[in-house]
Formats: sequence, structure tokens, C-alpha cells
Amino acid sequence: MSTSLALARNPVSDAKRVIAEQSVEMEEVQDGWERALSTTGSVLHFAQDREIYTEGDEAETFFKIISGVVRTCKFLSDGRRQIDAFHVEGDIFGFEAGDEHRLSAEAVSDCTVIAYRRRGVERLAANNDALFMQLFSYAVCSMARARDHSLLLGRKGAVEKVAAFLMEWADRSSSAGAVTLAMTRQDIADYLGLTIETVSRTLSQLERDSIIELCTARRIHFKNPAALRALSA
Amino acid sequence: MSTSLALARNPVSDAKRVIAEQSVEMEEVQDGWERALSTTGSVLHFAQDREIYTEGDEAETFFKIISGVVRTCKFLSDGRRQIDAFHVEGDIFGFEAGDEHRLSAEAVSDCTVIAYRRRGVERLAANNDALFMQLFSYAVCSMARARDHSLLLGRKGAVEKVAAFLMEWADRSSSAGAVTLAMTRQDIADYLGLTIETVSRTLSQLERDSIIELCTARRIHFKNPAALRALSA
DNA sequence: CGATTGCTTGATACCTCTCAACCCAGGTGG
DNA sequence: CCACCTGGGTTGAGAGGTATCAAGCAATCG
Repeated sequence: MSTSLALARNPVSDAKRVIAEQSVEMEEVQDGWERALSTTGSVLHFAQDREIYTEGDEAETFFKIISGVVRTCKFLSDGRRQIDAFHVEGDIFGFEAGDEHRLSAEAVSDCTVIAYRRRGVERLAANNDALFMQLFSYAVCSMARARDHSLLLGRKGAVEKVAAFLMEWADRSSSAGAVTLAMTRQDIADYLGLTIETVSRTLSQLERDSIIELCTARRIHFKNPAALRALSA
Repeated sequence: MSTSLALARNPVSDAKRVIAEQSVEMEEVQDGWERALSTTGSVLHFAQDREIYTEGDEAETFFKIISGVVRTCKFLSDGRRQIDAFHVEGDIFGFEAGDEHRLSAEAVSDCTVIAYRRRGVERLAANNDALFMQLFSYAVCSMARARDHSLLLGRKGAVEKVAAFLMEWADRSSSAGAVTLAMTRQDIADYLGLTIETVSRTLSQLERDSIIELCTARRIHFKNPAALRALSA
């Protein structure tokens, strides 16, 4: 693997290059060269809790996840955080309307992503390329999710929020009847607009009601999916 | 004006046609025919509080506002409502990823809109039409707004929410230093994830603090815009 | 091992909701 | 013209849910 070569194609903005050189582990997967050339994308790797980009960064690139989980979030000046979404394998994130990122992205777990140059994509738009269509559909879907999330944040109570969160991950999870959460309680709290304590208490309550079982803090078994679904409404 | 002709081009889905014939006032503006033909859109008029479409309706059409204000919202089964956005002159709303509307749209005030057939637009996409680009940019902008709104719903207190709401309308308003709200307190509450009483109390509090003045319930004068901006977080 | 990190649990405070009464402006009908 | 009614808005008292502060526990890591 040629690190210097990979850095030469580093898609991170100039402002971030120094940081990127220090903190980003970068590697080409086996067929990385071919994919990179054919899609104008580079394969990158980020370790857990590494920043991928920050609010205000130049939005030269956007990303598609190969593996791992990424959170995108916004901050208030006093540090309060709202997680907009968790992104998993196959998801696109970081595409912006303007020329700078409107939220931050961080690796929830170790993860591998493809970075696409936006400039290249704008060319694709003219050709009605498949990636562009994927991008458009991403934008519209992500809008739909944002709306559902607004309903949750604005009008649901703690139990409904946590139940909805669990259902959401049950859907994404391969193993039916249980989920393994990649994120901390703090992440969950910031996603649901709650505090870490309320999330913990609510999960404990659901366990006391025999609706879920906390095998470990991160591994949750659904003992009564129907009840959970009912609560999430 | 030929009502029957206008109805023949009624873009509302079949399921809603009967209702539409009863409740929708429809009229062509002077150059309506020309605009309709050139943009594949029909001009419609909705009276205050009329439903434009409901969650679950077939999403055959989307709309652009000529005048008036529209709210788009979602409901929980028990009636709790979350207003996703208020749309004003020039805004596009009702474009969906799938084949049915994911939220409802209602006229906050009397309003005039252009209805575009989605099918027609998909043709435009191939041609890289200006309307399509407008549509894409609408999708991405609307995503950005949804995210800001999530931060507000999840992490801000009542005062911050109300202050942010006022600032938002101050920006949209032509007259600097004051706003005239088109919506009720209930609409504001459902937009901010609060109750009508809390909105009212918070506005009263802001008036007591000499930050705003409630000329009438709907007409608000900004006595201290800087303080308002500071409060909006 | 001690230290750290993530998580859980308890006691209490506080903010917003709930329920209720009241006010006010506008419209209606006698 | 005025009494009445209605809908939107305001205000108050009390309840309730979530946040805050604080302590303790378990697993992981030097």
C-alpha cells in the first residue's frame, strides 16, 4: 500500500489536510485502484471516534459507506449536540447544497468509506449517470427520514423515542429478534433528544416490563416485539 | 373562467377527486393557459384551512406556491401533530421519493399554487431542465432546513424555540423590525414541539422583558432584535 | 491492581404539560 | 343595537416527566 500516493489523492479539503495527514488511516482495498478510477472515488478508513469532517468544512467531497457506522450531527455553541442520523453500509452522507458542510461527521465504529469528489459528480449529472440518480434518491429519502425524526423529536415521549429507536435498528439488523448497537448511550441520547440517564432508565424500564432483555449494554434481545412496536407509535 | 375545463385537468388523485370538486376553488390566472402548457402545471386556489393533500395520497403532483402560506405536517395515531415546515411564495412542496405523500399539506391562509405532474417532471430530468434543477436544489435545501429544525426540536428550550421561530420569520418578512404571522398559536406550537399555552406564555415573557411587542396577537414588533437573536441560541 | 470509561440508579429540581378559567374580537340573530 | 355565541388567545395552579447532580458498578486497559 502506497500511503503517499493515497494522500496525493486525498479528498479532504486543504484546510483539513494537515489534520488528515496526522489522523486518517488510509488504505486502498484490493480493487481500490479500479474502483477509484471508475467512480472518481477514493477508499478511506477511519478509526472509531475519528472526525470525518466538521461543520463549516469545504464540501468538496461526499462519502458512501462500505463498512462501519457513521454519525452526522450539529452542535449548539454551548456544546449541546443533536445527532441527525446514523449511517450504515451502503448509505451516502455528506452531500451538501452549498459549498460547505452543514453538519459534522464522525466514525461511530471503525469504518471504511468511499470519498467522491463533488465536482466530478456534477459532471455526472449532465450524463444522467446512475450515481447521480442514487444521489438524488438519497437526498429525497434522507428528507423523508428527517421528517419522521422531527415527529419523534417534537411529539414523542421518552419511552416512545427509545422504542422507535430500537425498532429502527431491528429493521437494519440482520439477526431478527435482537440488535447489537454500535453506539454509546450518549449517542442514543443525542439522537433522541434525551439525556443519557433517561435513555438508560427507559431501557431498564423496558427490561423490567419484559419487553426487551439487555444481554449486555450493547446487545439487546426483543422478548416482546409487538409491545415494542406498539410503544413506538 | 371555465371551471369544468380546469377540473378536467385536475391534478389531485382520483381518490381525492370528489372532495376536490366539492372543496377546491379553482381558477386560471390571466396567463394561466400559457403557463400551464409551458410548464405542465395548473394553477389552483385553496381557501384557508383547506386540505391540499393528506399523508397516504398518491403523489402524482407536487406544488409551487404563488401566494399564501402552506403547512406540511405529520400526525400520530392519537392526533398529536408535528408541523414539518411552513411554505411561502416561491417554495416547492409535496415532491416525494415514493409514490405516495408522506405528510399532509394544508392552506394556512388563502393561497394560490401551481400543481405540476410528477410524471412530466421525470421527463424533464432527462433533459436537465431548469425546473428539475430547481427541484433538486429544493430537495437539498429542504434537507438542510429539516436538520436545523431537528436541532431545535431535540435540544432547545421553549424560549430558544420561540425566539428562533421569530427570527426565522423576521428573515422572510419584507418589513424589517416586525412580522405578521399567518398562523395560529396552535400551528406555532406544533411546529416547535410545544403546547399552545407554552408558546403564549413565552411570547408574553418576551414582551415583559421588552424584547418584543405584541401589537396584536399576530403582529409582533421587535424591540430588541439583538437580544432575540442571542436567545435563539 | 489502580485508573478510566461506559453504564446504571437514586434523590431532587425544574421545565413544560395539563386542566381550567377567563378575556377579547368578530359574527350572528333577535 | 345589543345580547349572545364562537374561536383564538392569555393566564393561573398544580401535576408530571425529564433533566440535573451525585454516587456506585462493571468491564477494559495500562
